[in-house]
Amino acid sequence: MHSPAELATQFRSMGRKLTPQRQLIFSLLHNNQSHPTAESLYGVASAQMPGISLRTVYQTLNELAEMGELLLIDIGEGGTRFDPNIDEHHHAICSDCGKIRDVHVKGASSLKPNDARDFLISEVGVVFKGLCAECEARGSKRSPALQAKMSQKPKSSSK
Amino acid sequence: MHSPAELATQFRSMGRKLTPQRQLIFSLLHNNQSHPTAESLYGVASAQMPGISLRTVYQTLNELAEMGELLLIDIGEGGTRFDPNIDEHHHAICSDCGKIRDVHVKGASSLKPNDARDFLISEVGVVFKGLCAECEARGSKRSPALQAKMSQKPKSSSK
DNA sequence: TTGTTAGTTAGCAATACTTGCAAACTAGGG
DNA sequence: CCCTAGTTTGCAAGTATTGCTAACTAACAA
Repeated sequence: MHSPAELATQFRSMGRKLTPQRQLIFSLLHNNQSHPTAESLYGVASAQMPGISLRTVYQTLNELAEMGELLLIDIGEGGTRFDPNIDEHHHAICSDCGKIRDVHVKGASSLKPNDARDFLISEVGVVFKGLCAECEARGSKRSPALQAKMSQKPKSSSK
Repeated sequence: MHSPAELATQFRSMGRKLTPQRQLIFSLLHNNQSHPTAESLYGVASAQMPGISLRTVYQTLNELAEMGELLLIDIGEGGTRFDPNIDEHHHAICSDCGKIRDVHVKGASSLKPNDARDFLISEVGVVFKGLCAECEARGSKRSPALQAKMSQKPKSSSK
């Protein structure tokens, strides 16, 4: 994603206005590696600007996505995640804590389906699922019984 | 996914019952390459068994998924898709018609993140986005103006 | 065949996430 | 300082999915 200043210029040049709400969201996303959901961003935003509405957060995120300044990630659990990193990259998702990490994968862009030669590829995405270092370490300390109990009903945030 | 007969045995051996609803769903999924949503499966199921409830379809799909007989795919548009193909494979998604095709990718399983060496990989997924043969062909016949109009508001099935 | 009962189904309520809408508000230009 | 097009809010509505429970039934034994 571009810097808040650049986004400001870009917004204005499109006939859009630079509101305090948008400025706040730009700054919260800048260099943000947390792949936030709309809701979580709203949480942080509210702390700095009480009264800002969730609707506005969604709106601005969608605008940025339309402008190609954000990528949408759907991991099938909880809501859509927004990724301000628009360079080519892929994701590693921890199945325990749910954290998403941006990763780079050598050779990813040259992957091709063996079958489906007639498919015109415009984009290749690679997703690793597994355990992040923290959860791996923590997991090894857990009793097998506890591990079993915890994996019974993942009962994640929702969806 | 295993054959309806095998699933029947498997269900019974787990203390589960073999109801007509389940049998129907097993048969609808068998050799099904359409990556249906719960809703679409419900549509077909209803035709053959009026009165079957959407709730039951969800329930059975979830049971099969828990048993590892189905994979869940989330493409970020519309609801969760269910994939009865549980062999190692990947997906090509047409951004025009939304169809998902199972594909095989040479070398996919040996992909590694360059960074995040400390991530313990349990699964690698590759997703190609682009145009399927049909849409590509159809697209080339479309006027640029129409193409632009059509891509304005993809307004997919929902979400 | 019939009885028993644990597992299932149907259907509706409830939840989570996201968008539509309209009234009130305001950034940006004159 | 004024205008107006674009914004923000708050709430209602929509979609996808699950919780709950009364009625139902497959499976098994007598």
